[in-house]
Amino acid sequence: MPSRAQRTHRLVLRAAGRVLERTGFLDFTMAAVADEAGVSRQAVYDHFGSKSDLVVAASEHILDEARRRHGLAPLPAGASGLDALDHAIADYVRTVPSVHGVAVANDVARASDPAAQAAWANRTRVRRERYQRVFEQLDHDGRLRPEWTAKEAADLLFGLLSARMYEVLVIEGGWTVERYEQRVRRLVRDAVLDEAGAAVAAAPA
Amino acid sequence: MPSRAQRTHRLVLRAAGRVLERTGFLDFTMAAVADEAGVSRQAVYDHFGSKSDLVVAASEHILDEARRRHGLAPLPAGASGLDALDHAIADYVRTVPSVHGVAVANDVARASDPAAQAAWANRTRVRRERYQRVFEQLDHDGRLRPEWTAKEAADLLFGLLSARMYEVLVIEGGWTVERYEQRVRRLVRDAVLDEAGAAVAAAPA
DNA sequence: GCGGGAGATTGACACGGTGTCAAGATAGCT
DNA sequence: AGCTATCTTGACACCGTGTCAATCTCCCGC
Repeated sequence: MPSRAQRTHRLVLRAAGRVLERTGFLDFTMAAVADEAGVSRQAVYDHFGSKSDLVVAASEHILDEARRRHGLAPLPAGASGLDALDHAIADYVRTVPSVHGVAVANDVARASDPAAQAAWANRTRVRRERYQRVFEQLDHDGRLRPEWTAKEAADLLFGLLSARMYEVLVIEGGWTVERYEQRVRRLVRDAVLDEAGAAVAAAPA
Repeated sequence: MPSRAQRTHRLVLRAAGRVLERTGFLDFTMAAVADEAGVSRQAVYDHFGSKSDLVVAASEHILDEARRRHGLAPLPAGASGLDALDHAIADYVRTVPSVHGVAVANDVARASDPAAQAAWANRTRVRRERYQRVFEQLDHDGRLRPEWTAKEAADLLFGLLSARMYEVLVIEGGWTVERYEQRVRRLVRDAVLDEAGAAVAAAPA
């Protein structure tokens, strides 16, 4: 059973998440969070030293929650590189909508606070490296175009799967998430992969 | 000859630009700008009603300056749709590096202020529409793939030519701007255009 | 069941930034 | 010189962050 401190900690964290989602970074104040949590402002400071610390922690929390909720089946064992690519894209697209607000808030926090910047850099590095491994596998399978390195391909995918891109295409552009997903898949495949199938089909003719 | 008011106006504007570029949105305070301009804080408020107004105005100013400095020749009269596309990409890529800091500051301002949001929406709408017209011309030339509308193509290009993408690929990813430009060109062409050349070449065979 | 200590509350404070105001100094034009 | 637009000065209210100390309350072990 959780101690009192643990309970308060979670209470504040969840409240912070709600405030962050509701008001954006804009009106995310320590007082608002304290209020939402039904706790004193000081208690918030006791558990999270500063506003940026809280934003970072809350973001992490919400991202974890979202990933758990939409929990994609972990990639099956014998999956091909192509499967891994589709899986990575699907995983992202599935969770963006529910975490987009938080991602934007984080972007702002990152621009105005070194600590948030560092935490953010950590999290994104992990994602970039995951993407890179996918393309390394594809390279190993001989499917990566010679003019692309796995890292560059990962950069591209990472950029395509960013909060900003989601905003431009889905929110502002009015694309459905399905179309977004499908086109990112197409785009990346066409750009960085040799079309093994097409090549085989073309050869006999 | 400029009146006193006009002179002060420009003085503040230029100072704001320098502060914005030097310190980012982070330490961009009215006091700092006033200081930099050698003018009283009140004078700043006299000319620009609020901080966000000033950020918006300064950004606009810097963007104009950059565009003038790197002034690309306006698109020749008889240019094809493809020329127009390349021109749009080149124009953006040529100016990003020098205005990226400002763009980021603007993103932050936009997230934390409705007024800045509105001004920003205006400016981007213009760019998106310009891109759309390029693809409409290409569509008219019968070069747009049937599964893409001109607007969707413009959305994609706009996303590819965003501050965030530049950050991911060039700043963080280490791509040269030339590579960035070349690959955006390739990506967009391959994704949304019929390859007229290939089709013509294939038909006789 | 009761003392003690961890943890929460309360209210005060300093600090810095925004935005506003009014009174006075200063410039530039006629 | 005199008049007006413009700029300066210094004060103020307001709000958010972060800190502090005194006080209260829950709950754990004895």
